[in-house]
Amino acid sequence: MGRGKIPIKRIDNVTNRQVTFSKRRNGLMEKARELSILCEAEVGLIVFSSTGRLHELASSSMKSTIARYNKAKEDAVDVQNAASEVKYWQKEVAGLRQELLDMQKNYRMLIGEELSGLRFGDLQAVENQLERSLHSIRKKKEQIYLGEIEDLNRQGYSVHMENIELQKNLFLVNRKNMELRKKVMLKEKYDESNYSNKNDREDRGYVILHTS
Amino acid sequence: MGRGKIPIKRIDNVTNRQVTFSKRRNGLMEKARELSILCEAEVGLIVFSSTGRLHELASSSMKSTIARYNKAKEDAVDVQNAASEVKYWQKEVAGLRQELLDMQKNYRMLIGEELSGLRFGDLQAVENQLERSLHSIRKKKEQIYLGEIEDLNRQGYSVHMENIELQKNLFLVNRKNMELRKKVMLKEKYDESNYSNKNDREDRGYVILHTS
DNA sequence: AACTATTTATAAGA
DNA sequence: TTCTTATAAATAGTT
Repeated sequence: MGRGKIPIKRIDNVTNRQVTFSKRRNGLMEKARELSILCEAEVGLIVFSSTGRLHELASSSMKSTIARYNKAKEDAVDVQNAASEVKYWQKEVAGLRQELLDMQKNYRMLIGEELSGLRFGDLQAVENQLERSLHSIRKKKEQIYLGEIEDLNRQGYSVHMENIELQKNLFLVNRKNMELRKKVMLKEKYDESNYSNKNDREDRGYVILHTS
Repeated sequence: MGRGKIPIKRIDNVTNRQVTFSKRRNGLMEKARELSILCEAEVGLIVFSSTGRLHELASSSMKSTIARYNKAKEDAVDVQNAASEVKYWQKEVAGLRQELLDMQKNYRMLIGEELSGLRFGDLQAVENQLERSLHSIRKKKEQIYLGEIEDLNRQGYSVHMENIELQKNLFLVNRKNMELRKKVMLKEKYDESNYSNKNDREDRGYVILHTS
């Protein structure tokens, strides 16, 4: 129910998962509350989020509901004695150990260890998985790279603008320079024609501009 | 939701109440199951009907969920408190659960899920791992990206050098400018003292340089 | 946090 | 009961 249907499997996107958790947890608790009221049921609901936060709802009190639950279970199967409890936890440990071993085996396969004993098809599957993995990692990395390039472009632009400004100044100063030289020449001419004064004639060189 | 809306209060009609209980209990349990799967939550749900029948749902096991609940509540005073052996195994289970979660996280990272939150260095490490595993020729695109960044850096450098060259020229032209102005002034002084010639006096402004 | 287009749950009827 | 169906409610994707 929503804009689209989603399959009932772990939501990969973390943000999405958290938002959905929040929404559905509220919905679930509301439903539990309604059930207890509408039908006079005793309801106890415990939810641990994937981040480990506890949320609970109890129509009466969680403690008494759990007590009633334990009693009901006790009546059903006499399982609560110490020995069987230890057995229970031992079984739990054994199960988890097995799960962990399987997981480790998968992991090693994926990082290229323990490939012996695999058939061609299995190897192909592992290879495909690795390729998919690389794809998503590259995409992520590409995003970071693109950001970096954008930064450099921005920097380059500001140096370019400074450059243009300098060229402008250079042009202005150069023009001033020309005007002054003209003035100097005119005066020299005037001086020459009137007094044949031959002083200060050397310093008329001008700078050749490098503007690329 | 239904043919009509009903107020959230005890349903008086017994038959009706039982039917509704049955329907809504199923719905609630389904929702609880979905939440646990979609959001990787640990869910425990206990429901006693008004006739005293027990219904339960637990994503892992009710016992461990209640244990976790008690621990979270720090209500460690319980039946669970009995033997230290039980405690030992519980600790073992908690440790293994954590190990399994870490392993799963690593695994997901390696298969390209849950990359958000990783820094560049982490991604590089994962990618290197994948590359070693796969021996693939993936470097091409990366090199193109790196080349692009290097190009930009090089371009930035050459523009920078050009900038320096322009500043140098500017300095030279400016110096020439000063010298010429000095010369003009000297001549004017000379002219003044000899002829009181007041012409061409206006154009003595100079350019203020912007060199940032 | 709101908004809505859809999907889902369910109240009443068969 | 269980199935059907009209309607209410929940919620996925979007802003």
